[in-house]
Amino acid sequence: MEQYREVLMLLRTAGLKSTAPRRALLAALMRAARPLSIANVLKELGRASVDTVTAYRALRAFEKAGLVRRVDLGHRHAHYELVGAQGDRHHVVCLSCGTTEPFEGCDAAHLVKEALAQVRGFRTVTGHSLALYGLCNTCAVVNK
Amino acid sequence: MEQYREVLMLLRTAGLKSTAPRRALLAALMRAARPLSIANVLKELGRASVDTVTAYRALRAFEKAGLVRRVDLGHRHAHYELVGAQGDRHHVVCLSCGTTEPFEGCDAAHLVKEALAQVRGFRTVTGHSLALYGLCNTCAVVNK
DNA sequence: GTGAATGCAAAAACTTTGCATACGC
DNA sequence: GCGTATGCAAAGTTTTTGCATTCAC
Repeated sequence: MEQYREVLMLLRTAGLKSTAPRRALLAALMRAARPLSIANVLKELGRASVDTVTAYRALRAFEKAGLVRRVDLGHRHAHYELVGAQGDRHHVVCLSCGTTEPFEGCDAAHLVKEALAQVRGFRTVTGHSLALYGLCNTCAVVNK
Repeated sequence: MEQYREVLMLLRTAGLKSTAPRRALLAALMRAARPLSIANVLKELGRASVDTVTAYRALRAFEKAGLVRRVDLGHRHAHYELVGAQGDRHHVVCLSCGTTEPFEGCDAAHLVKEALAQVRGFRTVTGHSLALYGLCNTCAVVNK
């Protein structure tokens, strides 16, 4: 149990209770290092089975605490990924097979400035989401 | 019926059959000039009632034909907006009341270039989605 | 001990599928 | 007339809610 301390630390720092399901969920996200759907998180747990409802509630709590980030990949369900040391992280999504790959640097500050100059009803922007869609190299070949 | 000709033209150009439900759906999106959820589209129809299933199928067909665009506003259901003459259009979304306001110009070309330089598994990017989240001026006041 | 987290059951919300009928081209 | 679009019913997914029990602090 090497991850144990790391995961526990994360929860402590975020001011969240450390429970077995939460530790398992966080550990799974940590191992994955890419956005996982709730269903996938549960699948990645292995022996430590966690109720679906608990996963929904825990991930929402994590999100509110800033531990994880909800990313929208254009599928019709949420994906979550750990918020790491890295800055803004976004994804390229394959429209054919769903594969994703992360990239960084979207110049959010500039984007927000630009947007706020155009809209009248907003002055506060606290977050953003971005995804690029295309074909991964494998699917690009298959689809000729 | 002034919109009739305009809507019909859109459908013709897209190579889609012109039917009453489709014309009504398109007209609603046109009047709204902002992203609508399926439920909202149906509500906006007025007397011309359309079955939910038909709306789903029609909007998907419109999307494939490039007439409308699916936008992700972080709610847990899809929103659609008409693809107009304008270029890339994105939205600022209020996290409190859900109000949205559009803005343009996200320098997609630059973004894509940046991303492709970082990922190994992709060479083709065909689209993207972007949303900014914050508090609209009204909610910013209420939330003190 | 106390309040929050969990799990189960059930429901709500959103979306898709199958099939017979109606309608645009 | 042919083939697609529609509407209804039904089912499939994803997410939320209620409540009694368990557990972290």
